Amino acid sequence: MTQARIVPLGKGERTAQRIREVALEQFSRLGFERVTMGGIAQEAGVSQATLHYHFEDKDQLWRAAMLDLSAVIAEEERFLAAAKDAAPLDQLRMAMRLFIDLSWRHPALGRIVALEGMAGGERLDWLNEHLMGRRNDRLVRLARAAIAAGQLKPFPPEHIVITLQAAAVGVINLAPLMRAGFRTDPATPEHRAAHEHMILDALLSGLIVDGT
Amino acid sequence: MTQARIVPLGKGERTAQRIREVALEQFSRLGFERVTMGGIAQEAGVSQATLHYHFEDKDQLWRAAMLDLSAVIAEEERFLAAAKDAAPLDQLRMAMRLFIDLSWRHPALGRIVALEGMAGGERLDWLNEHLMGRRNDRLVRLARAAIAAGQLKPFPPEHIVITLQAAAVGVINLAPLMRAGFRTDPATPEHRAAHEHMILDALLSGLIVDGT
DNA sequence: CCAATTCCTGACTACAAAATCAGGAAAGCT
DNA sequence: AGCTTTCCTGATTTTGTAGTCAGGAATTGG
Repeated sequence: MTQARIVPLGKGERTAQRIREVALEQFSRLGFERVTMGGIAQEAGVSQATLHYHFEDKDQLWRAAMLDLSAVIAEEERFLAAAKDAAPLDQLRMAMRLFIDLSWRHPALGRIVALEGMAGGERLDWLNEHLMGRRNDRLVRLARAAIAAGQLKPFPPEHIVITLQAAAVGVINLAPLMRAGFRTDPATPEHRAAHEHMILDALLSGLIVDGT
Repeated sequence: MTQARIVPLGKGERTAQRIREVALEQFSRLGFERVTMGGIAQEAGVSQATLHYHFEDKDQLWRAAMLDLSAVIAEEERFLAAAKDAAPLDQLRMAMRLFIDLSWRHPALGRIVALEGMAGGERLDWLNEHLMGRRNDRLVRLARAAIAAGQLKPFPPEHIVITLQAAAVGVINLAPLMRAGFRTDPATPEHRAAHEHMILDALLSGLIVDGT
């Protein structure tokens, strides 16, 4: 996922990466304690002891897996930085478009935020510091600026940011529920297109001051 | 919470109820395996063995705690049944208003749906069967009818229902995140009022066909 | 007030999962 | 190829948690 180096990764680094990928998927879907080292090992095709060779303990593995997401966040930040002279509302819309695309490609991000954001505690603090704090602050500033410019309705900017993102990842995070409860798969191309349209055009327009 | 009987509860039933309340809070915030029987016992002020006296095992305690929520759902259903001749869109709006109110009073419901809806598995199936399946189906039918009547924009009705609810409980479920990341408490009266307004008037209006 | 029943507990067992470690296989280097 | 380092594993220990049980306390009904 990260592919920071161009040089072909050594064998060890390749294994560690595979482990991180499996760990990220499981941790984000199930939460820290529902996941077992044995389960990750099996899924990654290595012994359980190998996990402890590459990562000191379960907690370090969790952190390492999360840090793989920071590359994704950084990529998003670069796009936004390039548009930082546009109107706040346009930037916000662009940010949401990027977030939706990102959430389909890396559903682990939204899941982790939901999981740890409900539980609170040390891991949430860690995520805030290392993964999403800066990003969320930036979005809140954008929303606040858009309100000041008279483009967004004057709701608390923190609520706008959280609610928009919660709405955006709803059907993505809850894909198992949709499959089990509605026998419908939200990840088909048509559904994804309708979803992006619904969030960016329909829902978002409800927050925009008329005539903007 | 349920208070099904009026007769003063016996001592045992009172303890069992307190245990269920603690269990519901913890299970919904942390998920099944992050919660320990010892932790529940401590919080409820009883010994761990007492939990096993009242409930066969951890799984049964989980189910019992969830069933306390079914009384809340039933109450919601009664209100909706009384309005079942109104226009579909009005019913949907009313359902969302009820849901928001319910979610502030019983935040465990939204959290549990988020938690188990992401993870999938047996507990999700159980919840679908015993708690929310019928309710979600009803909402989807409402959305479908509102679309057919030309009142709602033609997005997949399942997506509309899930997205609206995800948006509605966003700041409620993620209260720990909002406190840790933004140093703001979403549960103050002003915030709650702004929140209801944002969901019901702003966001929802974005889904409504203009001129309705 | 006494007996019967319900309720609760401390001490224990069983078990699953995390963590450790000595040793051997594979990869990389000269 | 031969040597060195990196990588991985099976077997084992340690730890935390679910679940059991015999016995005692509290409550209830007569």
